[in-house]
Amino acid sequence: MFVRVAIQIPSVKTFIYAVPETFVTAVAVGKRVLVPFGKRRVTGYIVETMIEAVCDRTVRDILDLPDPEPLFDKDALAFYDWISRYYLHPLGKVLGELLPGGIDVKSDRWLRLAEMSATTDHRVSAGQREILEHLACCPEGLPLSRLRKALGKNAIYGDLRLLEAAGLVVSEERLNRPPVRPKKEKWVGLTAENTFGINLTAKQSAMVEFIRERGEIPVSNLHAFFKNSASFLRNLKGKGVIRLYEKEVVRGPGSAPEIGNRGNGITLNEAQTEAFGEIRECLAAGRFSPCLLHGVTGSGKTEIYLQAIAEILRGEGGAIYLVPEIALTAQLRSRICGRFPEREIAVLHSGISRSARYDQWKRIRRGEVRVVVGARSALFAPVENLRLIIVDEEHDPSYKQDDRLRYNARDLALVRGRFSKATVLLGSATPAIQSYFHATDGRYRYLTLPARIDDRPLPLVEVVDLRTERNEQGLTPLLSRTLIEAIRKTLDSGKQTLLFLNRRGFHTYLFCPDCGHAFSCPNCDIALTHHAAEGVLKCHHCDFTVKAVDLCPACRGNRVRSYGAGTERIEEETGKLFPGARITRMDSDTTSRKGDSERILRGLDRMDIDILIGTQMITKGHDFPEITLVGVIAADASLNIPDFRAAERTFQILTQVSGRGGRGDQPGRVVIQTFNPGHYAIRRAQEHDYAGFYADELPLRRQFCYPPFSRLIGLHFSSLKREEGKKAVAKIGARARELARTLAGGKADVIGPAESPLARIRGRYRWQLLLRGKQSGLLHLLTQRLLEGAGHDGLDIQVDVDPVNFM
DNA sequence: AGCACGCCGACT
DNA sequence: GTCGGCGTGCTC
Repeated sequence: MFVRVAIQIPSVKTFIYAVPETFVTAVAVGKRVLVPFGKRRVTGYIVETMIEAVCDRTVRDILDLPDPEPLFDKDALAFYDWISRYYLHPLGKVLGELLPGGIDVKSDRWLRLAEMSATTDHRVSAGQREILEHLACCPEGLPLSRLRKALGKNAIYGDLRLLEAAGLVVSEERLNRPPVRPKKEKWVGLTAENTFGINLTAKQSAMVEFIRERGEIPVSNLHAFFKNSASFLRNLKGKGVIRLYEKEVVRGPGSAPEIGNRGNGITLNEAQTEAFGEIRECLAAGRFSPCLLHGVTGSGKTEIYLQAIAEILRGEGGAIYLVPEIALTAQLRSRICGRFPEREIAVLHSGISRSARYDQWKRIRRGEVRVVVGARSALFAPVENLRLIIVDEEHDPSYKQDDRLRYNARDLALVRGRFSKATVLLGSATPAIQSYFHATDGRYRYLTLPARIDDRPLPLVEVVDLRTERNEQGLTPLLSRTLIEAIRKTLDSGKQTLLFLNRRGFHTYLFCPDCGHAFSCPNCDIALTHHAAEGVLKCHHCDFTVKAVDLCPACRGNRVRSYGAGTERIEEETGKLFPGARITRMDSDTTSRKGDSERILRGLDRMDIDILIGTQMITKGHDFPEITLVGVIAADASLNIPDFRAAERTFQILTQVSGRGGRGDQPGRVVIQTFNPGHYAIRRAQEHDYAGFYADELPLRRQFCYPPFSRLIGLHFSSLKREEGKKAVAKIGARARELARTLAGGKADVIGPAESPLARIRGRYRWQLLLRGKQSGLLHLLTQRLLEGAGHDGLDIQVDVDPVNFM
């Protein structure tokens, strides 16, 4: 018997191994195997079992089979394989990325001194002596990696070989323990119905009674009630009254916080009822049914999701509910757990520990939970008989993973839905252009919630033209008179204000008004952000930090000052204008630790905050009825990023942030400051007019042949050497054009290559190139051919299918 | 990804 | 001349 094994290496190859007699009954697709691989031993995943080997070379035996149950089944494998081919990412790496991390066993080379090494009459070099001295300190030996680190970057392989040949050093393979193992807990139970005829002391009897009352319990529960319980248990066990055993503990994500949990009425309004009716139809049909649920902010989409989940829980099968990011999961969990029994729900997101994630995975795999809630990676949870996938805020760019496997969970939800014959519910107030396009061409069922709950009005949006706005010094102010006046009114009426800053491409920087000198990061070629509180300039890509200076290094001028607006600047400015107000900032600086954002949101909920200032993260669907004013400091910021979706992103951000206002019974007010009041993205957002925005945007997409009228594959290049890299990239660009002509016959074209907007990150120069075409298969073929010929000269190439981020 | 093999510059 | 740099190629 033989198995085909996928191994986590950057190669599309799979490897065939022979199965010794002892493992034949246990091998199965989806189990991990320990295999010899070159000189090491590694863990791979079985992707096929076969009777005959279709391989003429020497086939080695598998060494171990650690899993009692497979981690995935054949259907899941088909999905993983689809992902591997679509995103041009090796299957072994896909599995390594998507299966719960940290359960792999790897082997390391360990070194130790040979027993007889006391005889030092060998002539050894200084380098060799250094190795021997290091090893002498550790009789147990050292892993090669640690030895290499301890010695710096010395070339040790040569010296090691000589030392081994001389018999002074022994090298051997040792398996690492997997970093995550099931957590065990000691439990105690009674072995006999009664204790007649067994001599027990009074205290022993008391303990037996205690256990009998509660049934089986964890030993740790006894410590609180009985002193010295360990020795009691030993005695009782000796008398055969109790049994001690180990039970696996399921690590959960911790208790759910109570934030913004004012559940809406459970009765659906007319539009909700109609949409939900269609969803029920889809669920009943048991076919792949993609739906776009388009509902304005505050129209009650979440209630529909919850009722759809309830529908699943009443019957058979499972559901996955995806939300954009952590800040939202906490709030959502409190809402979900208030509705469904906690044991029915598993929560998966990057904020929970690896071990908890591994335990949750097993709970789901065993069928103990049927509903999974989480950020993008939750899509891969091994839910049996998956009938419903919900993608909330489906337009959100955080569904796209931008490193390693560059997948988009929104797109893959549709793929998984097709594999599982499930209903896929994409929900948004501002659908991605692409999703709305598919709803209009009939690929998705279109469900709409046109009005807010209880017909609350949408907030009134005012646009302030910053071009004509001047303060006493004749400069453009951070906060316009209109916005200041609005904040004052809101404070006076005891309501809350949200000030939103689109930080992207818009941050505080230090500059010299005399000569124009600005401070930028020596590694990343981007402006350094001024952190006034710490008195430093910081690079937000490589964390380079330098003290802020008063003198301009270029012209020795002494008027260097801070310019632009960061959340800190706005906090300072707002504090000066409204000295009595309670102001809090919510951005990546104030939410770096776990629980920070929850604490801030709780403060908002309890009315401990009058004004909340924040970046993108405050636009995500939090529901706070006392927020009646939303101020957008600079709407233009996101219009000026080098991205064909800039207008779409701006419209979405403005609409989402406006939707934060007026969720209670008070009407909301929104003030948008901009240098570009005539832009369609801003105007349509002001009018709450999605259809109008779509009608403006779509012709532009068609004209410039961008998605949804084409498909894109991006290639990201980076190199330590600027000139060599540039040349190599140019060569690939030329070859890409050549292939587009010959292979694709002009049905694909090439954009670039060009320097990336962030031209240097962590010391690497960066370029990008886009392949564009109408047929995705052709683009894939072109990309594969292009990479075959790319003999890397220190050039790192990454493939990005359906790219989202162009920075 | 590791790890080994193989071909060019600065030292004994 | 050699030692050791890291470019290229393979692992069932």
